[in-house]
Amino acid sequence: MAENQYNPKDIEQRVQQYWEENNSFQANEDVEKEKFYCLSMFPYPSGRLHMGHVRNYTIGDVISRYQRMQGKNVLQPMGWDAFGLPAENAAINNNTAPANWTYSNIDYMKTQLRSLGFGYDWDREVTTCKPDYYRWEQWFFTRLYEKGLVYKKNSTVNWDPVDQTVLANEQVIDGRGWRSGALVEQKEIPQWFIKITDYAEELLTDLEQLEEWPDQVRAMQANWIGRSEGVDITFNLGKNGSDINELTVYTTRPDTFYGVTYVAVAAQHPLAEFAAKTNAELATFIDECKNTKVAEAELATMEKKGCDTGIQAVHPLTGELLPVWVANFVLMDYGSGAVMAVPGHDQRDWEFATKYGLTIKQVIAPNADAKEECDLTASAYTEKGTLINSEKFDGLAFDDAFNDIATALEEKGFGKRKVNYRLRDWGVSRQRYWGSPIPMLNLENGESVPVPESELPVVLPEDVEMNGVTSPIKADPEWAKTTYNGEPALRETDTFDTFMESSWYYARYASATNHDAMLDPTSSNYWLPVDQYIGGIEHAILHLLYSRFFHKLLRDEGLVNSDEPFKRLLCQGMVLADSYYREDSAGKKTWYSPTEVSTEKDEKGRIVKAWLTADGEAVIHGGMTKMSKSKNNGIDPQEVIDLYGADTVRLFTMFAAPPEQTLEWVDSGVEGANRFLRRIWKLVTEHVEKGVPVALDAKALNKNQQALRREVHKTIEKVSDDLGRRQTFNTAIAAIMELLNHLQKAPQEDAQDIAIMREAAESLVLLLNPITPHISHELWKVLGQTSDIDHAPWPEADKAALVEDEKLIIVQVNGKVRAKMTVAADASKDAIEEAAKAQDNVQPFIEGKTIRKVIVVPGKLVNIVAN
RNA sequence: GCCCGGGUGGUGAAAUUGGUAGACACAAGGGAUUUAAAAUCCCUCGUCAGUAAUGACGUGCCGGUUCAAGUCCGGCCCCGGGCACCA
Repeated sequence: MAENQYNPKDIEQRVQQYWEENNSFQANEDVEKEKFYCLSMFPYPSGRLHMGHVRNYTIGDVISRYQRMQGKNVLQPMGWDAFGLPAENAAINNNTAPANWTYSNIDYMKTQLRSLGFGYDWDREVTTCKPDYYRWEQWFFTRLYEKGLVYKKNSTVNWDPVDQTVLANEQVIDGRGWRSGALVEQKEIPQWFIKITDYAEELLTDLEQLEEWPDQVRAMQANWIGRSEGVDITFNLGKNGSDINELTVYTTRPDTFYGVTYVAVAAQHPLAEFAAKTNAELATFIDECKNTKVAEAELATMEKKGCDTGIQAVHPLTGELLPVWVANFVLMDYGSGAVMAVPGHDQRDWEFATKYGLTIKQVIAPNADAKEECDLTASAYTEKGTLINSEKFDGLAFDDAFNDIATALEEKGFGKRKVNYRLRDWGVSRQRYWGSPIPMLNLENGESVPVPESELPVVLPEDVEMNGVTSPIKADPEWAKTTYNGEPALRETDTFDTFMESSWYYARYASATNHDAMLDPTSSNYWLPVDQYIGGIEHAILHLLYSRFFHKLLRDEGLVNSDEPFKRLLCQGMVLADSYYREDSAGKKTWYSPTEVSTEKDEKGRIVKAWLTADGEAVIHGGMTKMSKSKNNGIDPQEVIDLYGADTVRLFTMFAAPPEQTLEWVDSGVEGANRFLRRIWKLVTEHVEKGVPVALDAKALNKNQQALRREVHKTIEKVSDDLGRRQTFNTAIAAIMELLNHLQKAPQEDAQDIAIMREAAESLVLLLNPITPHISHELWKVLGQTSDIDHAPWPEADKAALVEDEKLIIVQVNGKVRAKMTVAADASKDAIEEAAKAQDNVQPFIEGKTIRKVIVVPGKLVNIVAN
């Protein structure tokens, strides 16, 4: 039955068929068995799989198969994050409906996933754009509303004044709408929010529980939540004619309070708008402030500008009058929309004050003795230090100054200590079509109420025409019309942020076929939490934070019984590829796929010349960037699969780089992975031709045979550790390759040689099974095994075979390697030291010198320090 | 700008807890086999010097700690990810 040639196409088709016929990956609750829930982030059905998907899902499949061989009851599901902006764009471009486009993409991508041999339980497939999924999300949102966790408030969006539509940040290019080219404006519209800030403290402290998450991700989340301790301070305003007579600001540096020389408010602040009525210059400035995109990076990097309102605020402790400015870097959506400014001790305030000639006052000195002035003409002094020029608080250090000033403010009724979070509530309203309708009704009296449970789900019509500007459910006046308690009412036409769907899908898999409830607690409690979650590092903050939040919401609703959704997290690095573009006279970039581009490289491998293969004209190399639609630099895995087979693609993807690291996709190397599989095939099939071996007799082996067998068991030990604990799949594969190199050179003369080879071949096939399951499945049968390799027990290293009686020791003189020697494994420190000194190449380096010290690291190294 | 990563041969990388820098591959060069090619097998492969043994140098840059630093500390440069409406 063994063929001589490795024929992946044939094998892979056959093995995949076997899995399907046997429902090999169907997961059922079994309380007798330890469960393992392995989840990869589900894809957005963009059309075809890209390399990032292949990398992500191969990692997940390797871990799943490894855990199954550890005897666990493994659940590995798959689904589709199917709502989103690209479907609307594709629908417009291709003259179809977003639903059509999405469903046909899903069909195609599902075929691709199957052809890669991923072991999913397809019975649990989840598609977020289907009503049987989003209906539960709508239901849950109405539950949150009842609990007071949902509210409506005005919030800023990017507004395209020509198309009269809200734009996503992605749709704003250099401050202009991507279709109309109009200057984008900020606009305030009412939107729905979920109170994630109510859970800020828990989301922060529970990070400590997540011991199997990368520290990097925990740090990013902690910084994002941004807990700080400070004081809310109220400034009274002088008579200004408006009905606003005070401003509240938050500061984490009350110690600098005597250094406040002005107060700044956001451009959209009511006080600013009031002052602008009688101040043309200010009105113009406020207008200008509207022409920025709603993004933090934008705010932080733009030129800091401001304008005086002419209104003054009273310093609560000194009574001094301070000017109130409007500043473009103050956010209306965050905090109170006002900040106090201490230009002497805050760099941004310093720059602003310097620019506009505002007072800069020093109130902090580096230490108590030297009350020397810092040079505040060059920059602000931002360190914590000792107070000066602060009346009775002079001489205090940070902690005391913080406390005493906070207390003084509290006693006078101008301040309140407050724990603040950088985290803002989650705005879930989107003004786009292709998303789950928000299940709220707007009544004629202006009130909003949730859609009654009996009327859920609010179904999104799928058979629509896209005009490219307005959402079809907004364009159709009939769609929104309904009644509530017999009174006319209008449905909310905004849809949910797609992060809503991806925040709980992991839980739905456990109850995917249940049509009576969002989650069945019995199933949830068996499968959850997810034991291993795998996905891109780009999701390290938002998606993971929202999911953690949602899990706590589900817990508080009694639907799950754990605090955190994902026990262990692996963040795979990006897959990068070269990007190429041309720029037209208007500066518009057109991106070309790397597959359409030819390049010339210098001897260092740098691209020196690039041109479009089709027309021979030059293109600009945009560097290695994340594979993305927008840069058109995705590499289609399908071609590689067709050429070499799924096992080769899986092997190469796992071998090319460690999982957390960015992977620069270069086509070379795939051939090598295929060559390795052909060598394995040859080794096993040729070995089998030698017939059934005798039983292995470990005690009868000669030295070389023992050494070879030690390699086999060392490899088992290393691969197990690499796949299980370290998750460094690249080094696991390197170890297997190393073993193959040894085995190919091993003699096949006596019966024990062949017995060792049999043990080695079986081990190799088992070790490779998680990574290359098709060839392993086939070779397992070639080796005469009748069991199903997918459930075969993982090989265990024989401790006795690992014992070495000799060790290689490195000999250094003054930290430089001078010799290598072999000593008995049980040699004493003294014996090792003596042997080291006696080495031929060591003598010349210690001759005539005094030995100051000898460091012996047993089993490893000797360092002789001499001068 | 802020937060988080990364930088090691021609290339992808390895070095797990401070202990041999470059495992395992790719590419390249040389050779065997072949009518020829593919495939396969063998050899060389960080830089410089040397036939070699070996020596000096070498992990983005500058400095430090240590018997010993790719790994730890301080300062810098460059690249990537995220920044709340891309997913």
